Amino acid sequence: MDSQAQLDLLTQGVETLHSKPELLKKLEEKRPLRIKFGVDPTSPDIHLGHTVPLLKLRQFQDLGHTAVLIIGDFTARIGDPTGKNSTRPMLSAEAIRENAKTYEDQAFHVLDRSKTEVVWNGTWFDSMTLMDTMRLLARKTVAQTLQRRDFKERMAAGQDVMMHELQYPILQGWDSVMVRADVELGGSDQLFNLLTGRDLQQQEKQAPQVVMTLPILEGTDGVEKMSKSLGNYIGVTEEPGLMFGKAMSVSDELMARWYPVLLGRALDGSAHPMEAKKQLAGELVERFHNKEAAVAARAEFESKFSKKDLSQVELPEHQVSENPIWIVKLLQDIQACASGGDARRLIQQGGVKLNEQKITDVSVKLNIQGGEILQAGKKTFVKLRP
RNA sequence: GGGCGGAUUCCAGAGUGGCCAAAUGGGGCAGACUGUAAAUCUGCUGGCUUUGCCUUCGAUGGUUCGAAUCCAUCUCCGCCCA
Repeated sequence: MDSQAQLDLLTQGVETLHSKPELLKKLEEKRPLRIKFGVDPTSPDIHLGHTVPLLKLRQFQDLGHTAVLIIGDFTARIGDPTGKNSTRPMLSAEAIRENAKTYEDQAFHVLDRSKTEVVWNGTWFDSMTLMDTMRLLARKTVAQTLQRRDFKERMAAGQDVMMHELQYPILQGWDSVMVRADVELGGSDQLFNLLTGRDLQQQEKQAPQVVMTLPILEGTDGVEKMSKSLGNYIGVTEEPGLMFGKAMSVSDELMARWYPVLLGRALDGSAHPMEAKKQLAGELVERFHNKEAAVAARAEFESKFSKKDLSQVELPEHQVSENPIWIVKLLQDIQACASGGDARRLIQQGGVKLNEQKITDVSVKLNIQGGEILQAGKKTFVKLRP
């Protein structure tokens, strides 16, 4: 593919790019470029939001370029202040190692392993002396660092900004020097850190990296950014059925905004919203699992929720702990309800059905023959065994 | 170092001696409806052997017939001044 065509493809869905001419020039060198992407292994599971830059990285790989995945084992111990209104806790070395491993496994759902270099930044940071550190810190002024919006906002709000957090952008920038990055990708909240990398590279007489930021993905609630702690995420290792269902639960508006970011194309306005959403959900399942799983997840979703026909669906089985069993206990046993009160509530609100028959009596004891289907709420279905 | 303010149920945030398992909003769950686990409307949202009982309002101890509310000590947090 010629350079111009590559450029067009690579700049799709990108939020900011510094700069387009520089990227074109690098592409014209006709060599595999080194595309850096850094992650802090602070949270073990990756979700769709993380995959947005990973997908771009994959695009680069498919064009023959090399992904340089930086595992920020050192920087994770500091905690990137980005997007946080408070100081992050520092993590222990073991926790980081575990998280990093999980992260790698999950990232290769998207990345091409054969074209990926994985580098841990402890490799160069762990051995630095205080003197080395001071020299590094001497490269940026306080005023430059304080320009960053997070810092400014936090200080304006009278919140703490710890000294070590201030150094974070330099460390991330130094990674770029160490791996001789041609391009660095990141979420749009990473812009400052990425630009710091350019500065440092120039000081080191390297060609400055091209900086590319990608939009931050909104979570399933359509309000906050996708994050595990907010519970509005879709994890890349989630079961096909769950993944499909979560995608189906987003609002029509959010779906339209997700389309270009996740699928690389605009939503076709003439399509039926539900159909379009099933399409989206199916493609996501296919991406992180496979085609068959996507087809199955869709079929299952349709019979469960559209046709309400459970005969074709494979349901988890549950062996009752006693027989006959009190309905309230059973609901807790299958983890549909957190407590007895919760179970009573669900029953009273008409959310519990046995073989399509609504259960209204809170005190009923069920005699299980085997094969009965218990439905608790909209989403939980279980086949019972005596 | 000095001065002041705060800690309430998942979150935010009312409540300043009994009417408090604790307002309101958010979130979550459920029902109706539907085009879907969208949207909209309604209800529920500490635990239990549930017409009643038990445990909760930073921690501990105290005052009182009775405390989330008053007192003492402690822990943590925020703001202002240096």
